[in-house]
Amino acid sequence: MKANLTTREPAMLAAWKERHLYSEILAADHPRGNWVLHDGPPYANGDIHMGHLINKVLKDIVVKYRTMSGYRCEFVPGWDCHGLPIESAVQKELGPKLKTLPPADVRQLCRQYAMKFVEQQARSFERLGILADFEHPYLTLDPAYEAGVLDVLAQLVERDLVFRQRRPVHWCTFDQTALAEAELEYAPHRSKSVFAALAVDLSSGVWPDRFGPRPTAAAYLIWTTTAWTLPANRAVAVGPENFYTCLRDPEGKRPSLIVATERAAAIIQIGTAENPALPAYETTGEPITGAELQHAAMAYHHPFDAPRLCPLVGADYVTLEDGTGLVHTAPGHGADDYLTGRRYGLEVYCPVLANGRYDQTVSEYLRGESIWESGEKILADLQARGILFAAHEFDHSYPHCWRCRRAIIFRATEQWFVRASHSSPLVARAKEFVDQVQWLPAWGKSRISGMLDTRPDWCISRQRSWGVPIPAFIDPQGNILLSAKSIAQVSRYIRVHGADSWYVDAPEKILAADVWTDTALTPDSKTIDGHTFLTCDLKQATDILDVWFESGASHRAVLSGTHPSMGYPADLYLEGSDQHRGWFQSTLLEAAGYKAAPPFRTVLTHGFIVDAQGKKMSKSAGNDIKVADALKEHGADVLRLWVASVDYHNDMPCTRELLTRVADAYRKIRNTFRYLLGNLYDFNPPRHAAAPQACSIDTWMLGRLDAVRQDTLDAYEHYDFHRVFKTIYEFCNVDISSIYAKAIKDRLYCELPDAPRRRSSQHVCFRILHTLVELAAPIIAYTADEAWQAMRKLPGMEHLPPSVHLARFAIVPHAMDAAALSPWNNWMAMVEQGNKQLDELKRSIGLGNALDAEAVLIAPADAVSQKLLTVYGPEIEDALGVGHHRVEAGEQWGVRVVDARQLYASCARSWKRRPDVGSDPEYPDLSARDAHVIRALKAAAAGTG
RNA sequence: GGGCUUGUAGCUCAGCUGGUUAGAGCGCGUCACUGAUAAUGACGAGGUCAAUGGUUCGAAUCCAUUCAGGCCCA
Repeated sequence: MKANLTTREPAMLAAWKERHLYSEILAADHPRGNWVLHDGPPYANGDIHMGHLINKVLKDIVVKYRTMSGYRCEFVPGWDCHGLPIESAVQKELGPKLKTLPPADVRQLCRQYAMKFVEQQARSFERLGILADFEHPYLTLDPAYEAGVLDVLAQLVERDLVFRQRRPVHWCTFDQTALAEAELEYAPHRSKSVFAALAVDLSSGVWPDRFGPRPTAAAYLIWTTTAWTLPANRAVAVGPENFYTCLRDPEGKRPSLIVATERAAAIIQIGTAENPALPAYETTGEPITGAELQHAAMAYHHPFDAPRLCPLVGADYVTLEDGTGLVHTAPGHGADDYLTGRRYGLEVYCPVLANGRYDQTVSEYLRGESIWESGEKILADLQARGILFAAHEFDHSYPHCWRCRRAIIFRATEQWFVRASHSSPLVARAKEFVDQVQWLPAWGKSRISGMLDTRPDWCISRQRSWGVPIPAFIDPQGNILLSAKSIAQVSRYIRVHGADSWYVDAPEKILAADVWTDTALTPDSKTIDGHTFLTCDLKQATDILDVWFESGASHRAVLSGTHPSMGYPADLYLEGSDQHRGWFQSTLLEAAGYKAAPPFRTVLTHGFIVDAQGKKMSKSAGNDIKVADALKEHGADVLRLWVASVDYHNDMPCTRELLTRVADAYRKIRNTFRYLLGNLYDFNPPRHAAAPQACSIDTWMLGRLDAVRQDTLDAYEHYDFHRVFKTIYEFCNVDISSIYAKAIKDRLYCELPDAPRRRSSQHVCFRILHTLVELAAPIIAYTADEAWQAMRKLPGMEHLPPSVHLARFAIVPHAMDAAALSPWNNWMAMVEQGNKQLDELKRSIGLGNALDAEAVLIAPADAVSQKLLTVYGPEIEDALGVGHHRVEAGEQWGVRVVDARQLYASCARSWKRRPDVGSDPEYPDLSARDAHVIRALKAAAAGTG
């Protein structure tokens, strides 16, 4: 059976589009009201990969299921269109021309670039059978969306949740911008690890007695992997609860070293390795705690600015895994350092410019020098001044810019922040929201809670041009205007003119006023109320918003903005589990700023794709599977079935072999549809509908069908799609193919067309088909619809909706009568027993055809058991596929299969060996039943002819 | 290094609050059928439940450690 999905699916897709199926679905009745999935926007860059595929297919399955359950589900796809990757790509294309273009022109090119990929990705998603409003997606570059983003910002500013501050942020010196945590990639990096001995000022503080006599010189030994931050050093941090030891040079020539006790042995070794000629350092005195060391309050001389004395401070993040237990602290170059600096009132000193070069405040030889190239000079300098203790190459994981892949630094700059650290009311509200949301899997809750507990303030500004501007104005004195009122005005303006207008229109036009009286932020970070700005004096600031802020505003910009018919909140957000850090959190924080209810009721996450070894799939590892290739080889429905076949809550395995296996499963299901349809060629469902007899295998089959429907719908309801797959697939393999199809062969082929037991089985085939096609439709969207079209062509079936995706799951309230089904447990065991015996006969005496065998069914001798077996006997005969059966009394239930070739003649029509073959003199080669059938057929033919 | 998380037959998955020889479907092997036929059926072989240690009369199931993965962060 060849599915030919590669050509069939595009044709079906064309038909769907032709009739505007998506709109048609929304226009139909929806007895259960709205149900809202809010699509998270993928980035409008590049071809879709397997990750996109999983995500969108899962969403599509949910939406199709909900739709068929009677809900109205708009599926509005979105795209994240702003941000660095697109801007970088455009810059790359432009090359040197970039500098000659005004920002508005660059933005125009970025827009074109983004739209190209929106279009491309939309077509790819469509091809996957995803039914969504691809003609009207939401785009973060849409003016209405941009205005919605600013509305959220205005709400946060209104509540004093936005502030400006100089502090270290992740900084890419190549792209010259701050980066969000979500924009970082950790990758292996080789750094110089440096041990530096910072000279203690022995005239300050008190030398701890327990270290032994005061030496003539001592030093705090620190360890760092970023030697270039040493000029910005402002303190050395110790762990208050760690123990510290004084190491001494036995000859007393070198300064004593203060290090963590736990690290002492390792450091002595390093010292010896560096200077094998000199005697090893020795431990003297007793250890003291970090707290005691702090208490001693001995300052030290700054490594690059000796007259400057810096303090020893305490910090709880000091570890003893490596290094010295004393941590070089540069508040301008590290997050922990910054916080420690705040606690001890240290200067946030950052001598590094945006381009990664030192400014004029450092030692002369470093000025203008790139921090990436200054290593050797710094080491040589430290060496010359006796500060360098040791230096080694050091391989570790280090953050890199997600775009240019270069290592990033921490650098203190003026940035806008949202108050989102642990003490913020925003986080408190966000955590209340977390409690009100259903997290699937449940651990998502602890994951996001943990993140909210430990997160820093949110740096929302970026020094780029492709994004939504932070609409701050600056007057000639450096006062900044950014208030809820002014943002609201800019939002109104941008909604009409687009964000590009920020870069070209005059402030007086944007603000629509000559004078603007409002709160002002002064250059020294003070707030003054009632400041009067002359709008003609103002200039627009150039920072844009973090793209995560933009997408985090989608609940506002889309649900209660561009698509008000969807409504707030969403019923479901469904994304990869990485979005606990990303979209879920940004959405939660923004909504917490001004909403009373959480933006989503349920958050469902999926894992990531891994290969056969469980390793992550990536282009660089070479184990990736391209969507386009897989689509070409297998078709969309096979890929959709793959998505449904694995447990997406965890990592999802995807290999060529697995796809081949799924393709097998697909063919089995498709073939089952075809087989069932094939049995219905002369069937008129309404006219021939026939309730099966209680003893018929049809009744058993309907019971199974009922159970399968319940299990499947329950699995859908719980988003357990692999359970849906498994239930349907096993139903096809076992119940239909192995049991039922075999059992009804004889009645289908040999009975009179209108014989009740034949029509009854056809009726059951029709019901199986109808149910199965509907149940499978959310997953194998194309194939199910194709089968549906064939069903509609059956007589009397014109009333079916024109597409299965317009159908509703039938509501069948009652389960089958269990009593009618219970004997079948017994019979199935008999069939299994019989099959083994048939196999044995096949091997021992070469009995190839079960129709040449007779089943002797054995029941206890009591009247009830005998009667039961007599009633069900013909059905068991069919289930075994043997030619004949007879009932015997015995000790217990059982079956004996015997070779019937010497017992009975074979019927030429049904191939069954039966005692009544030849009983009709007119048809000596037929069994009684077949003789009767042939006579009736002839009579009918004569009657009509 | 930290938070969350995963590890049951070749593959995808079941195994509830610990209790008989650990299950299913597929795949694989052998055979049959040729009236579901670029199909179908039957039978069969596959697992020391990642490893180690512990709790228990008894553990795939509870605890600890280790190993190998995944997401996020340092």
